[in-house]
Amino acid sequence: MNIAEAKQKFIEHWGILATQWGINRTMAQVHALMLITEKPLSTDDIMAELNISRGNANMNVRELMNWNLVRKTITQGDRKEYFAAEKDIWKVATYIMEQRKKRELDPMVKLLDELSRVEGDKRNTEIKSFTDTVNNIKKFSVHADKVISVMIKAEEHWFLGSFLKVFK
Amino acid sequence: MNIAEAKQKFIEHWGILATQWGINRTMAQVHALMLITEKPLSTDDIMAELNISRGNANMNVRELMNWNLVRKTITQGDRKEYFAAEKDIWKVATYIMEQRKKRELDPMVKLLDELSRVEGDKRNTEIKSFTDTVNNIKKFSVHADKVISVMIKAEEHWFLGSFLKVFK
DNA sequence: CTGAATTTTCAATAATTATTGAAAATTCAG
DNA sequence: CTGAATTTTCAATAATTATTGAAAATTCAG
Repeated sequence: MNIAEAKQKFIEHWGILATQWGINRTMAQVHALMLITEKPLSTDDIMAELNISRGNANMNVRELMNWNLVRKTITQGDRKEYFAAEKDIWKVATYIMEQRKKRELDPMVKLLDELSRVEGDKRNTEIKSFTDTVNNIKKFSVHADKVISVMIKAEEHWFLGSFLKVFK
Repeated sequence: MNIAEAKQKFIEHWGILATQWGINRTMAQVHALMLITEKPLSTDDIMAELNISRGNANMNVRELMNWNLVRKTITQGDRKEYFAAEKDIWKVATYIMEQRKKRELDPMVKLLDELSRVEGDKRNTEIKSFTDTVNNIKKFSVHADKVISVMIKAEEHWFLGSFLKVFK
């Protein structure tokens, strides 16, 4: 396997893996391409490399910027915008956790809060059982939220070093 | 909001959240229904509650069993099969981590292993840069894999207790 | 300012994924 | 065994999600 094939394979499989994580395949491929490309890329570069349309390239680059995974770079003497991915994999992981926490965990806690305020007699078995379940999931979620917040703050130290020792 | 509305809402929103995690919406709804239902349910019960076809109900129940989230229960004097969800939310989280690790993290490490064996002169900047990136991601993944393994073993203790103290 | 270069939007369409429901397979009471 | 009850499969179809590409909007050199 030569370098061109390897890059191709990385991009392709990264996209496949991403779909299992609920991430758009093309967005993951754009990200993969940028991770293994030294110099910043223009929309035209991305279109050419991945064989996708301008609209698609533009949309996914902007979405990657929303996730903080990609930044615009400035180039004087060129009207075109160029983009580069964050290369530090620990930061990448942190940014992804940050966004998913905000987009998924936060709304979940909000939902569970609402549901635990269900009306009715708390001595009723059905209601008791339901609120117990909801409260358990809520407790879990709030805890997970805290753990992730701490991980985000601690950045790359979050699982190097002391983490594993606790469990050994 | 009364109990029926609350249950309805829980099932509906759980399904929506699940799609963001790359999980089939109906599978998540079947799971949600079973989490808030005391007694085991038959395929017919699920069909009626969620307004889905027999094939769909059957497929998703079996998939939930593959994830260890749901078990068959035995009922004498009844030909029908009944199913019940694991109610302990810590176990649920552990089972999900276990499956996702196996289905997603393991293939990823395998891919990265292959890619790091790319042919060519290691003094070539392009090759060097590519293998560096791949190796960084691999190192991260292997580490994540270990952390998750330890968490799975430690079960509910994994984030109660000593975890947070490390970072405080 | 002007207008060419570039980016963004979004309706139409394509691709993918989920669902149905009937036929086939399996199970098990009698 | 038999055959009714039940479960499973899977081709056809529906629903959802992603992509295209041209038109509109924006940017900026001159």
